[in-house]
Amino acid sequence: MDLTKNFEPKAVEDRWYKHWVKQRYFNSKPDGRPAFTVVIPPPNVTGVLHMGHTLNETVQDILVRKARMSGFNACWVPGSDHASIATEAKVVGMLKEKGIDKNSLSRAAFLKYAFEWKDKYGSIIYNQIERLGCSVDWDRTTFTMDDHYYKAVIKVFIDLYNKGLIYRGARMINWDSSAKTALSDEEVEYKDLTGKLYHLRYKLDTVKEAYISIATQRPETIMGDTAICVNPNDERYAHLKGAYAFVPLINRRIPIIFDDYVDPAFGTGALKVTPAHDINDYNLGLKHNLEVVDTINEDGTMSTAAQIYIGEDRFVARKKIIKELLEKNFLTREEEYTTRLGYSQRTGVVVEPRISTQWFVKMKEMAGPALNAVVDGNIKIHPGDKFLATYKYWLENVKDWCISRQLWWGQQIPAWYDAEGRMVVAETENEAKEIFNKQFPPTGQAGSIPNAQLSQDADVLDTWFSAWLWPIEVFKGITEPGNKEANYYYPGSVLVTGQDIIFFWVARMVMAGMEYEKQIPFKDVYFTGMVRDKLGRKMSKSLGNSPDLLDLIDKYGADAVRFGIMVSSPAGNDLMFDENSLEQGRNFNNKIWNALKLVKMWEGRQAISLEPLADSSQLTAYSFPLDWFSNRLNEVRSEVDTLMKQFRLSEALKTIYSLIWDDFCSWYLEWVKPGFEQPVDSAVYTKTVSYFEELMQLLHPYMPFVTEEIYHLLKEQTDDLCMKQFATVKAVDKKILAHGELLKQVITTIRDGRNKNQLKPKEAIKLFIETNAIESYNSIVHILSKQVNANELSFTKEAIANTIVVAVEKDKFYIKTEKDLDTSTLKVDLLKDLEHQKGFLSAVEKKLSNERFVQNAKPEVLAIEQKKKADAEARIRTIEESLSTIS
RNA sequence: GGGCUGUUAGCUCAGUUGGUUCAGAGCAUCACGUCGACAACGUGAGGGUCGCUGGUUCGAGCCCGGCACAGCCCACCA
Repeated sequence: MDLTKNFEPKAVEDRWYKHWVKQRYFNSKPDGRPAFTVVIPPPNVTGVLHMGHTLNETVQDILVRKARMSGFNACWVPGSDHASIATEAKVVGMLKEKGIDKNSLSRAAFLKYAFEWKDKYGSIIYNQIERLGCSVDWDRTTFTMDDHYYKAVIKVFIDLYNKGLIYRGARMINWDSSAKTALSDEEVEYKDLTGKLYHLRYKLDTVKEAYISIATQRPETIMGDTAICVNPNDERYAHLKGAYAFVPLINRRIPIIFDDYVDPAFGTGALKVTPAHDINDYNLGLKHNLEVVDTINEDGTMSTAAQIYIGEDRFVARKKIIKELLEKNFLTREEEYTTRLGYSQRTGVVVEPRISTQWFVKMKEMAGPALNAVVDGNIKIHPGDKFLATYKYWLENVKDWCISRQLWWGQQIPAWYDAEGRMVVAETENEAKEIFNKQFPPTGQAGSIPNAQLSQDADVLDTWFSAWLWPIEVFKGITEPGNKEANYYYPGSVLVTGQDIIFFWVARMVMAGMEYEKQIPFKDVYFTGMVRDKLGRKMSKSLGNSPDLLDLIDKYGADAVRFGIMVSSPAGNDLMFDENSLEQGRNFNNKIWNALKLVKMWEGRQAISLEPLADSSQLTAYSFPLDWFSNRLNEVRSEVDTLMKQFRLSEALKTIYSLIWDDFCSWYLEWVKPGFEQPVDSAVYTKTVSYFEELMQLLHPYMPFVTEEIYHLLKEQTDDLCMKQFATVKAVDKKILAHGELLKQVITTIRDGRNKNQLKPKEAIKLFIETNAIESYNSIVHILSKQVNANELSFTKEAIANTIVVAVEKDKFYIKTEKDLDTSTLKVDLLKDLEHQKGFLSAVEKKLSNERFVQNAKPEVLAIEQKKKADAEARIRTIEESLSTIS
């Protein structure tokens, strides 16, 4: 078989993914095995996967594949979120490009366009998930607006309404003037920026030419002022009790009111009160029974109530008003001021506080169980301490959740109104009528058809009001409560998601889970960090620093992408994404590929001998590396299991990487490698192939394609790697492992000695070993001489003159060569080492002569120190002897 | 304003209940090397007072206090 020079991922990826899907390996049905359930955090249906998703999906796939290979019935549910605001904004934009105004369309016509859009672009993310190699059960793909899902959302709304946990009311909410919808508190992102504070003077009605000055950042809202408020203890303003002021430009007469809320030290100590456009003013207004004048329209332009600049955008109006205020001598001062502004998470526009009638969920009652689930440790958060406090704080201080959105794309709120505004909540119009008739019986006029006209609430529900049911309804746990699948798969095993949606989603899923399933939705939550670019900046479209996933996969291969993103992402830490690490992944692929090529070369050259090996010296030569690697493999497998259980996936990957590259390729293969065109012992060959298979299995969850490919190239297989069950980890023999480490150290030390003396690799040496433990070398002399290119190897009891001397622990190695030796560098090294050893020895001696140490330290620590002392003394003797042979 | 986290090699980060020569890994750097797995590579090497400062301890990268710097989250001060 001809193998290509390097691993070529493209064809391999496509072939294996198709095969896995065809074999239905990723499809899950309830059975006798324990379930391992993961629900994907559904990406926005019209979005593309960014690097954050890539990290997320990779982590999930690793966990799912590992579970699938460890006796679990793994079920990973894919899907997407309708993302009401984001998607509607995109569809509106698309229509605009076609010259269609959303307002000119009926609701039904708009939704038709939206679904077309969804059908067209919704598959992009699925394709990316597939290319990445994710082992999701495609038969279970769920969309948050699927029929059953839609019903579930409506059912939950009605249920919570009937329980009194949902209410409708007029409140100050966050308004997105671009999407023209309300937002929840969580959908507002605050940014610090420098603004200006304008000092304006308002004419008073007390004395002629008397003014009161206020400070504001938003002069365009003065037309909505309905009072000026000062602190009752502020003597400067005490004389204004009962006085009135006039709003500049429009001359409305407003009262001066007194309230502790005002900080006399801030600004001028006087506050303009605009109940329609500021949450604090709104509260003041409620308290003091002030009029509310709403001067801004839902699209952010000035309303007729503003009287001036009607129809102009509020920020344009601001500039013009400032100019006019200045001209008319109302603006007395401007100062720089740092402030925080709220922006809409979805559309990026500045959020307006606005009073409007919306639907809310009462959160306090549901927060309790959700809080306990985590505090009691039923749900474990990884990394724990970092997010536990955040989660707790939010739930303890949770505010009601505004769930209505003035959009069409989403689940339409099942509330029905008659012409007089009387309302009922029901699933269908017919049901609504029935309930309505019971609740509001017809007045009794004969023949009147009662309440024929009911119209449904035009608004839809917040996307997260559907997303919070995700772990339940993907198994139809809401629409068909207690069904077999829900019982089997719920609760999920682990939720993998970004820390940025801990409130939006995680906390609310726990609430929904406790409310509807009476148990937690998942046992572990693994928070991935944020993916940043090399310079530490957040990846974003506007910066153009977010690479395209499919481009990366084309360039490096899916396995390399998975490797690159995992190798640098410890749990919960942000990761600096750098294409270098993808290159490292690609190189790793090639390294494994080349190891395969080496092993394949041996396939046809196996020794025919029926005996394990005819030559007994060779038997010992090969039995050591076989034995050693088998133990090393088991050691690492157990380490990896531990690390993965702790969700330390990045470290587990590094451990496997080092096992394959260093222990397997650099040491083991070199140790068992036959000479040029020499046959390989068939026992060695068989073992090597089997180790290779085990390595591929261990790596498979991280790099599924290359491992599956190599697994099949190694030999004819009757199964596929992705379904191969892990054997139990065997106990390891620590002595053999230590012996292996010693051998590595001896080889490295001798090679270093050769290098330092400019010996070329080709130049053979004669090696003399001075040791008290000859027996420990018996099984490794063959390897040793091969690895350091020694054509003679013998033991000695005394120093050999004119040689390079190096030492490992108490053993000394004399390197004899034909070449003239320049011992000066060697001497310098030895002297340096001697000094270090002496310093070390005195430190140990000091420790040992400290009575309190000897008294208090644990016996094993004491023993270690004594051994350190003995070793150091022996080492010093060795160095001194060596020095004497040199000079 | 409140809270949380971090600071270890040039860069990105490990360091598992305080105790082996414990100061590590990968990348980057330097020297040498193309006999049949691999130059996208091999063999070696050099890099750090563990942010600063006190304390606890026989013993601190690890525990405690203070400080400096960086980042994140929360909060209605015009």
